[in-house]
Formats: sequence, structure tokens, C-alpha cells
Amino acid sequence: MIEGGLLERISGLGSERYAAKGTFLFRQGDLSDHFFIFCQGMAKAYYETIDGKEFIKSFIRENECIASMQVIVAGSPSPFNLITVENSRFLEVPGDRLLAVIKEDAEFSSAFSSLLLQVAMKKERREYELLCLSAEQRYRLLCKREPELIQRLSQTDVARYLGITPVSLSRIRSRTPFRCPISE
Amino acid sequence: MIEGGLLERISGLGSERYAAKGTFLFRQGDLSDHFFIFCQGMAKAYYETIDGKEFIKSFIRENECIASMQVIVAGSPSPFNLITVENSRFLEVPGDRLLAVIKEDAEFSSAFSSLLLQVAMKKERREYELLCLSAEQRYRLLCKREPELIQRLSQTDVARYLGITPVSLSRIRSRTPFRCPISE
DNA sequence: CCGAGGCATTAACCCATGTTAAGTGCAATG
DNA sequence: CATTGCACTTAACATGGGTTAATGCCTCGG
Repeated sequence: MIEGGLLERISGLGSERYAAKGTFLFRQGDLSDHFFIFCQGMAKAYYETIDGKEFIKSFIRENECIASMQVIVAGSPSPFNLITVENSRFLEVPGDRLLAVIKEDAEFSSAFSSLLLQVAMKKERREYELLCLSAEQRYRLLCKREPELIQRLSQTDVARYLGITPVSLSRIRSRTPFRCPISE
Repeated sequence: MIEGGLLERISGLGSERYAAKGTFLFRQGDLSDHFFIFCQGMAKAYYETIDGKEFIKSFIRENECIASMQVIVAGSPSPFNLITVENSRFLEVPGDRLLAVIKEDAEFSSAFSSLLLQVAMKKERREYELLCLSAEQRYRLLCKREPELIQRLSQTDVARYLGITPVSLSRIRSRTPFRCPISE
């Protein structure tokens, strides 16, 4: 989640874009260093393994942002794909412009640091879930914490985010008395 | 990994401490906001679940640092334990002093941001591994990337870090022709 | 209206990992 | 030397998730 102030300052740096559902914003292996801030719609960031399997790293919705840190910081190719899963509107900011402003503007830089901190904490939560919880526990937690996400996504994408197959998610759902409150 | 410059500046803020193997530096649920920088030895940060299972989040070795972000940033209790796994020497810096210096000193603050970035990238790698790789693949990768870590740790701790049981790790090792190069 | 493609469900089978328990070897300690 | 505790291994069994395939249900486009 990106705060109001920061968003306004960033807006000037980039341009507004639209993309239909299913559009790649960048691909695994690309060196595109753009920073994306979503205004409407949703995208998914996902890894694709050699044998063609897909694992979803994260979803990006309204007022959330994403870039490939590896590209921006280390200049190495992006390890993941970014593709829209709904028709979307977003800001696209070139990485070098963002970095330049961060260097110049102290206030901006501190806002950016706190953004980084948010990212680190979010990743820590995800690490915890993947390390300590079973697939079923992860699913229940997601239902509780992000019911709206479950609504907007296909079950396939939910499964890929949980790190399991759609078949397995279907089993978990049938096995479980629990349901996402909104879905009734 | 903490850079030379930053380390020197931090040293003045805290005090040097020693702790024998098996000493808790803080526990799950604590509100201790200390920041630790290791000079010698090693610690492990781990989650303990309700039913008594242990999952290791990370190891902290020479020139690496750790704190519970949740405590420092959100003031909420630490979700994990920190305990030494070797006799250790380290710097202990109170969180409030660190935050104060970050606010005052621009150069320090930017060094700290890049540290945050390192943390975020490290967590991203770990997320990738937990999400996309099997236990066996994770073990092989660890052997290749951190042979020294494997040497210094018990197999139990390696297993807890990989997210599997020691029994399962023993099986993987016996199943596999692959061995850590140094261990022969 | 019909057919194609995509998604969810279900079943059958396989394999990896968890669980429990027993056995072994080693190091520390009395 | 004997005892204790710990780490590691191995085995037997249970279970969760992967794989494949069949089925049914949509929606979309002809």
C-alpha cells in the first residue's frame, strides 16, 4: 500500500497507462526497470519454472506498487513475470528517474524508506506462512485476511499463490467446512 | 551483511556483549527492540508454533545483523525467538537510539536504506525457494551456496531451516549421491 | 443453437514428507 | 568405567499433495 503523499509526488515522474487483462508489463529475464503503481485493476507477479510450472509471488491491486528489485538494484534480469489479471490503469515510472529523485529529495527518500520497510515486513509475513503453515492453513488465513482477493481471482490463481495445484485447492475446499464469508 | 562504514558508525551507539551458546537474546512475544550486530559466533532466529514445532527463519553470522522489525516499527511483540547457536560476541544497540540517529544523520539514513534493500532482496530469494523448490532442491541449493553453514550447524537446525523434519533431511541425504564438497 | 475452450470437481494412483519408535555412536560427566 | 543425553539413522505406517484423466458446467463466438 502506498501512502497518499508519496503517490502524489510520484505521479509527476511517470505516465498513466492502460492495459487489458492478460497484458505483460514485463517478463522474466527482462531488464525493464520500471516501477508500477496501480490505480485500477490487478496484476500478478509470478515465477515460471523450467518445466513450465507457475508460482505466484504476489498480486498488485489499487494503490499498490511493484518493480523488480533485482533489476533496479543489481541490474540483473527480472526473476519473475508481471501480467495484468484484470483490465487495469496504472502509473509507469522509469527506474532511473525514481532513483534520481530519491537521491535528491530527502523527504521523498524517507517516504521511500518506509515503503521499503513495509515491503520487507510483508515479505516476512509471507516467509512465515510458507515456512510454518500447511497449504490448508495458508488457504484459511488468506480467506480470512483477503476475502476480496479470493472473490476477484480464479481458483487456479489462488492455488498458484498458495504454492499448490488447482486440484489440491479444490480438495482442500471440499474437505473443509470453512468457507469464505462473502462467498455465501 | 553489513558494510564497513555503517558498522563503524553503529559501534558507538551500542555496547559489546558476549553470550554462551544457547543464550536467548530475545524471545517470541518480547518487546525488546534491540538491534544486534554479530562479530563472532552465530545465532538463529526461529518461530515456535503452538504445538511446539520449531521453524528457523534465518541464521546470523559474523558481520550480519538482526532485529525484530515488528517490534521496532510496529511496537508489536516479536514473532520469533533469537538464540545463539555458538558462543558469540556481538554489538547490542537499543532500537530507539538507532532510529534517532537515522532521523538525524542523512548519510547514515541512506546506508540504512540500502541495508533494508538488502534485507528485502534476501527475503525475496527465500520466498522464491520456499514457494517454488522442493525440500531436496532447497537442500542442494543450500549446500552449494552456503557450504560453511552446513558445516557449522547440526542437521536438525539445517532441517528446521529448510522447513522439514530432521528425519526427512536424513532421508534426503541418504537418497542423494550429492554431497557437500567440503564434507568429504 | 451448437461447438470450443476454459475452469472447477472428482477419482485413482504415486511419491514425498510427517510421525513414531527403535537402534547406534559419540561426547560429556560422575 | 558406566551412565546419560544427544544427534543421526532407519524402518513402518499414515497423510497430504502431485499427476493424470474424465466429467460437468460455464461463456463466448460462430
